[in-house]
Amino acid sequence: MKNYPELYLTIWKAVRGVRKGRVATYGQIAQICGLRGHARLVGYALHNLPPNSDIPWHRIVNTKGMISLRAHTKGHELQEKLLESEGVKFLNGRIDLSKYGADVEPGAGSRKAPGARRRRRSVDKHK
DNA sequence: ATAGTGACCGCGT
DNA sequence: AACGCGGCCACTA
Repeated sequence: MKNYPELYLTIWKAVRGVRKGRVATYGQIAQICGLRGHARLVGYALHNLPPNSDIPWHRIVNTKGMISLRAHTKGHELQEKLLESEGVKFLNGRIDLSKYGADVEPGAGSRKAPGARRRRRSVDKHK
């Protein structure tokens, strides 16, 4: 058993905070870990999940409310199964985030939180 | 030390 | 509405 990077532990801990019957997005988890906007790292960490972890990794989906794992894979199938067993319903392969989204952030239910404007780092490449 | 990859996100066309 | 592209960070060869 190798030692896992601390960042992974941090992320996994955050994932553990997601209550049953709820789902969180990669972005949300990233934000909790202080990695605001860097959801990829969350995905990376989850990809390296230890096999016998108690981490509810299946409660993590992308911002569209869909399973990010490659379809036709065991993981994808398993995730959907686990979520349904927790009461999370899939509508056309999609989860209603405004309904099942974890309250990791105030106003997370609203897609556009007024004032909660995140840093716009988009440089005007226009010129 | 450099390069490549990844269970993503947001914006532009 | 759907598709494509770039960007950011950490980890592995």
